[in-house]
Amino acid sequence: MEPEILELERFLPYRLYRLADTVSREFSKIYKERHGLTRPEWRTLSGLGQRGTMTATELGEQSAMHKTKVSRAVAELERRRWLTRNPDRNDRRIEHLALTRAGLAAYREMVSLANAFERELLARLSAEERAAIVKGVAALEGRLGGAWAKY
Amino acid sequence: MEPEILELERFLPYRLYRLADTVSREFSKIYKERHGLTRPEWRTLSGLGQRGTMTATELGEQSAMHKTKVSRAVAELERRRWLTRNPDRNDRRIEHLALTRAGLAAYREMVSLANAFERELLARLSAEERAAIVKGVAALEGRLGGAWAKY
DNA sequence: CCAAATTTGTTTCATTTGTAACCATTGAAA
DNA sequence: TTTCAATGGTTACAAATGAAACAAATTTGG
Repeated sequence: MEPEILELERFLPYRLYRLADTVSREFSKIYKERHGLTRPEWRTLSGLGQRGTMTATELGEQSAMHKTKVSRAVAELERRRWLTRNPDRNDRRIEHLALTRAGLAAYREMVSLANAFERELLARLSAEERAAIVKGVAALEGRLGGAWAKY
Repeated sequence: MEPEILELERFLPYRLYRLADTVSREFSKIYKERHGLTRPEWRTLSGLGQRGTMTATELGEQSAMHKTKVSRAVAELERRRWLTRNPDRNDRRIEHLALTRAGLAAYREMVSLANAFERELLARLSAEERAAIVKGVAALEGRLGGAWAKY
């Protein structure tokens, strides 16, 4: 028999969203205050720093961003001279994106801030709680995979 | 010693955000297709259905929404005649919001769809995985609480 | 009692977002 | 080949968002 009401505070989609939103806003203060980056710009910086070189489509796949977000973030980082576009030899639709020296410097700085942020976040939890969140998130990711190339 | 790179796919803030975003988008299809609701409108409907009556400020606290979102969602639900505003006897700044019969009907329908959605989401996980996600989310919520009345 | 500060909620404006249309190029089919 | 569909990426437009200014009512502190 169906319950008549729904407790928003116990509804997993809501709880997940609120949690992610809070954590993400907290973290965004760091790259916003330090470098004036938006979230798509941070993800672009992060993706290229990690992988070295990617096309816009690959960036979108890696960081779960809509292609218009990628396009705009890339344009802005290029304007800052934090990345360069290199043509593909065989396919002129494609550009290989890579960080410049300045982009890489910003990336390295952000990496240590990001790691510190995550460490401090997890430090608030007990060992079992840390294990639980990681296991639970991984499990859901596994069952949703594929859903997030779409958008 | 600090790692030089950061793997976005393992970075908890990113993973949480992507997961929540995917789940939320999936769920939003339901209220969007069924009733043409936005997320703030859904949360408003849900909050009032659950609690019966609330002021705009209380709604914002319960559902973690910015006051401008609340204001707009309430205006739209009022336009649909899904809720009514009732003046407060002692404080004329306040209005007590409540669902109309039509609003309540929509709410009841949404409750069963929401419950089904959550059930199906959790059904993809093993019992331990379900326990893990719930425990992990609750733990983080507990350590972040208070952070989300702000915005 | 009165002025200043606070609270509640709305509105304005600039920014961010996403859908859809678009251009250029490439690949596939005839 | 020549066409037609698919792909990579940008742009234009409309909708959603949030910060800040605002009006109205209430509370607080002389």
